[in-house]
Amino acid sequence: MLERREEKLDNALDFMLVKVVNRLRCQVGRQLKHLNITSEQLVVLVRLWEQDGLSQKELADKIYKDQANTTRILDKIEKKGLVRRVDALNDRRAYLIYLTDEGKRCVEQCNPLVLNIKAKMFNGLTDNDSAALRRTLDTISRNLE
Amino acid sequence: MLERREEKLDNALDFMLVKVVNRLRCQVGRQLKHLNITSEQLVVLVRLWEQDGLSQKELADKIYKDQANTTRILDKIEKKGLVRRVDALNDRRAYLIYLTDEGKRCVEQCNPLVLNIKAKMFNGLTDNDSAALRRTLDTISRNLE
DNA sequence: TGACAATGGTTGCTGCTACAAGTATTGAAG
DNA sequence: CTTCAATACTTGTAGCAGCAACCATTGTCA
Repeated sequence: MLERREEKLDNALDFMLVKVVNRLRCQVGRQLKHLNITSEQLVVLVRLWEQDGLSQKELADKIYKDQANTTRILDKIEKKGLVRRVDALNDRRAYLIYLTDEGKRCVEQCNPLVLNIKAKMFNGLTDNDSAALRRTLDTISRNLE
Repeated sequence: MLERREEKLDNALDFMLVKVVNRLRCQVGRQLKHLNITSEQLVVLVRLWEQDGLSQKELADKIYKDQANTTRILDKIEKKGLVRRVDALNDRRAYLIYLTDEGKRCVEQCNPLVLNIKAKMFNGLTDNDSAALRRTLDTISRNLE
């Protein structure tokens, strides 16, 4: 069974979702560029800012990336001095990841920019709209788990 | 001004959006893998299925990708024989892109798989929810334009 | 007509993604 | 204690993303 041709890609909810996220990534990326950091790297920093000393595995789970990608992002932000890998005491396979002072400073510098974009992004939406969006995204997220 | 730490990344609407789209891409990718095509390539095909004979520039605009990426995706699906580049008559710089018969067949094969995922994805949502989501995404999309 | 900006397309670079295969360490089971 | 599966991390490959630089062609304007 085919979709009717008249139901254009533009009106497909899934395509709209992808479009919105692309635009968001793009805007955030541009804002962060002159701070020499990417949105994905910032996600890692913010997670660590919420909670330090996670293993790479735990961190990967919390940012919904696989370990391989987490490794590579950590390589980059470690090289920039934003993050420190510390050997885990009771498991010689694992590292614990800590934000450096510079990493904390970076999060604090990025935060207003990100808040700016969020404000712009949700401009014109009521609290009801946000709540509905949250519920719907939660449902979809679980459906795709 | 910082966000309060208690407002976790997980509850941020923007992060939820990104998470949902990642999962969607992942699921679609897995479904399409054995058809030897990616979700991004399929987007191009579906657009052309809706309307043939676009230039690369027009096509790029319609799928919200830049020309560079469109070029490269076209390279791949042209090599697979799903698409044809035809010299534009009145502009020797431009190509017009056409679906081949195999390209059409590919879209028709992919369609049920995609519909399946969509059904799963939106399972449990009412028509009202979908309408609200559509309106909200539209607003956000325009806000980020 | 001749100069030059704008346009359509391509290529190079860096970063992120999934997936699969690899290493070292841990832990459990015989 | 030895074997072997599971775990934590790394590396390789291929695809897609934005951005900037490039070429050829077109269109404009003096």
